[in-house]
Amino acid sequence: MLSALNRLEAGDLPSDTVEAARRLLGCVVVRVLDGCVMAGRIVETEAYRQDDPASHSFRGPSARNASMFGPPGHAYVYLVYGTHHCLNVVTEPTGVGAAVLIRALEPLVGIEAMQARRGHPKLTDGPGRLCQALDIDRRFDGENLLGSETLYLLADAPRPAETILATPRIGISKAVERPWRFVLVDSWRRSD
DNA sequence: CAGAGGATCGGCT
DNA sequence: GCCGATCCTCTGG
Repeated sequence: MLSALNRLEAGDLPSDTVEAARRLLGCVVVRVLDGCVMAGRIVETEAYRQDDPASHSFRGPSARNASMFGPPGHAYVYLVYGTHHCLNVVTEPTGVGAAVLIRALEPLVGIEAMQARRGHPKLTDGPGRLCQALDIDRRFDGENLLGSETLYLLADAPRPAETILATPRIGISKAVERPWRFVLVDSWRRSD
């Protein structure tokens, strides 16, 4: 199932973060844990640019968000609400703080392993849930998703614009109106 | 150094 | 729908 797909390469990722958020839809997140493979297709993303009051990078670099200013294709992983981790793919050149939040996956491989980690029917539908399902936490902050053996991305064909729904982002209190959340309509199952 | 507030989730009313 | 959990980071004094 995954054998037809190649690794995502730096050239696949548009330099503009909003375009990158669209491009990542349909691509696959792979997690190798103790020789067990888990994978899911990206069906929901959000763009966070540096000139964006809702972005962690808006006020410049800090200890927490440093990896947002690192090379594109690396991971930015942070803890929210003291309980949940969120996975981002860093975009834009080194020195610019921007990233794409991965909000939901369609489970493809290793579903039983995900179920065992989650203990709840919803496996990868939500940024915190998918991180728990795939065992992703701050250890992966700064990880090179284009070269890692334990957490990496596979490219799939860019999705046509008519298959992508753009909506306001979820759970933010600033720049609420920007339609920078992107969902593959085929997998639109969250009602918001 | 204290305090507030999250890019969420799950259980309960 | 609402609310509590839970802890790290940033802010202001």
